[in-house]
Amino acid sequence: MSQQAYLKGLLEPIILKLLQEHGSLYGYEITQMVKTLTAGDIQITEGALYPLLHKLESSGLVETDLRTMQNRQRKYYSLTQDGKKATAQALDGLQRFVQHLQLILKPQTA
Amino acid sequence: MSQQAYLKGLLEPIILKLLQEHGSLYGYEITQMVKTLTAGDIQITEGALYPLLHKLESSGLVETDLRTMQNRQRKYYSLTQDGKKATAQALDGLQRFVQHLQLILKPQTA
DNA sequence: AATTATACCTAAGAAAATTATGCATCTCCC
DNA sequence: GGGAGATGCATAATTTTCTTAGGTATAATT
Repeated sequence: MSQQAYLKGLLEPIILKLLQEHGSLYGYEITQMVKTLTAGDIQITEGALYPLLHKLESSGLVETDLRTMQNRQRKYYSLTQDGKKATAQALDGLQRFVQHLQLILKPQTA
Repeated sequence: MSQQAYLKGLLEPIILKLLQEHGSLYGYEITQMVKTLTAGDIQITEGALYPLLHKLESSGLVETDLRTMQNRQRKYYSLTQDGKKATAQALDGLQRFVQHLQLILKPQTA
């Protein structure tokens, strides 16, 4: 079982968290950021990332603005007001989930 | 986003861990154990559990024996030798993954 | 006697990823 | 000047994995 398998379902809160933390990011930047943070262990594929970003945009949680830097077009994503609320909730839920997970993964007495 | 969504991909290592910890368990017992451990927050549905147990059995990671207790038939699952090795590896990987996840979820300087 | 809990199972569908592409620009190196 | 690799976006077919919704049967509770 690869590390990747565990990522299922967690991509969305991870992206929201990164946007919360950094203000605005573009897609490719997100993939590189996660890769760097996890020493290459976790890799967000573009085939998963872009459709998810589009979904978040169409549901109003993020908004985009296009910027051109040295002839490179980048689409920057940032949280909307709705997105900020949703992110806070999602991260609360995820933290609870991780605590439960740790509980299961620790040696048990029960 | 429900807590359940985060479970994707994690069911298998969780089951392996519980079997490692408890020796042998039957299906229904696993669902109740997780429910209790997480105060009802995480719920393993039978539609996900049984097919997964069957997959683990057919791939040789677990083996079963049927026992009848007060007219109740239970199918107990336990790790094979292969299963024990696979479990150790899976849990190593999962621990690494969770650490990476925590890294992403904590406030960042970079 | 009916409901809930225990205990197993499968099938259709949905969700969310992987894998495999495609396009375009820029930088580095030979 | 030409190729390789990085940057940057995107979509489509397929696969994996789960949810939802059923089905069967026995035991305990009300």
